[in-house]
Amino acid sequence: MTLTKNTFIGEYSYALDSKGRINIPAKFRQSLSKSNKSTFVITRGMDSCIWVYPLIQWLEIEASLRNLSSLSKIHRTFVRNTARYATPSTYDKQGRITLSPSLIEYAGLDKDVLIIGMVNKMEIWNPENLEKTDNESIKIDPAAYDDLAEKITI
Amino acid sequence: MTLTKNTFIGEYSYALDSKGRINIPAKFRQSLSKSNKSTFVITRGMDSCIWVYPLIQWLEIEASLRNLSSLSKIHRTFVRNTARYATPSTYDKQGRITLSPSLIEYAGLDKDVLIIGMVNKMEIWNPENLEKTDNESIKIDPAAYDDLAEKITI
DNA sequence: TAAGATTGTGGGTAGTTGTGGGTAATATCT
DNA sequence: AGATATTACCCACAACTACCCACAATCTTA
Repeated sequence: MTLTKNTFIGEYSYALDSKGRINIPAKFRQSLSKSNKSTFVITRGMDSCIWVYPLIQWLEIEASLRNLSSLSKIHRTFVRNTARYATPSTYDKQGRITLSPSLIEYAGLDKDVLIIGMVNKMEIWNPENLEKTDNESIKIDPAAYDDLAEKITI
Repeated sequence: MTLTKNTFIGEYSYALDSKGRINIPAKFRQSLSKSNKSTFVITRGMDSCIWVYPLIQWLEIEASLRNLSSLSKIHRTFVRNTARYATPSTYDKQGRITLSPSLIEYAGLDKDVLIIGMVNKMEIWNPENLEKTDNESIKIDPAAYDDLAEKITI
């Protein structure tokens, strides 16, 4: 059962093969609408992970970037860092995308890999790095977290 | 007799079978509106139990998550922790959902299992864990209870 | 109270999914 | 241009999952 189109939730563990290919969870593929043309845009995430956007989601990001003026240094830097590492990638008949060696290195990926649904995108992690990041995030200001939790009824 | 749509109250005890399937109480199923498409979203609860949301309830959560920007570290962490453990699950012809091994382990489920109506969602418990949690909650600060009393009439 | 319907639990099977590797087409370099 | 490396596409198979049927226990209704 898939919920909203182009929406990803859940955690899946897969193996990166010798060719740098990684499976996209079947449930995620099923949730994709036709207009994505079996294509994702892959880029560096803000933690040590890889972000994978379905094409139409990425197009929205591109549109937002277009609106940022290069007169501002922060904007320039942000646009550069976002656009720089992004690559489109179409998945094969078995539902796998190929990751570039540079991305694999950036995320420190080994054989075992965790894919996490982040609603509008997915994240690819080395499980060890994720655990480290988890532990650090405990130190996040609890007040700010509670503040957020109040806005969202769970 | 079911009262309000998509609302769950009461306690039921069931058996988890060898395939990790668990029955949804018939009364709960009857209370579901058509728009749920026989689907629940299952995730980790905040105590050592499993939370089961009817689809339309989860969609509201998902919509809130979609509005959080990944530029903020707190937001990223919150979305990740919320979305990560959630999986959609459609119940079969007999009214059962399948729980992932990871969730079963998280909630420490054995064969005998307790399902509790929590109004907008249900909880799945190992009866022993529930009893432990019950005993701890007696120690809750009475002042906090008074605080709550202002918000709700019972 | 007896017949019928509903509900909870078990198990079999066909189709799907994840993973490995092979081959042909394309690109790169000398 | 020819040799070599890289990429894209295809096939194969084991493991798993969703779907189906069966049946006993419980509840409902006349």
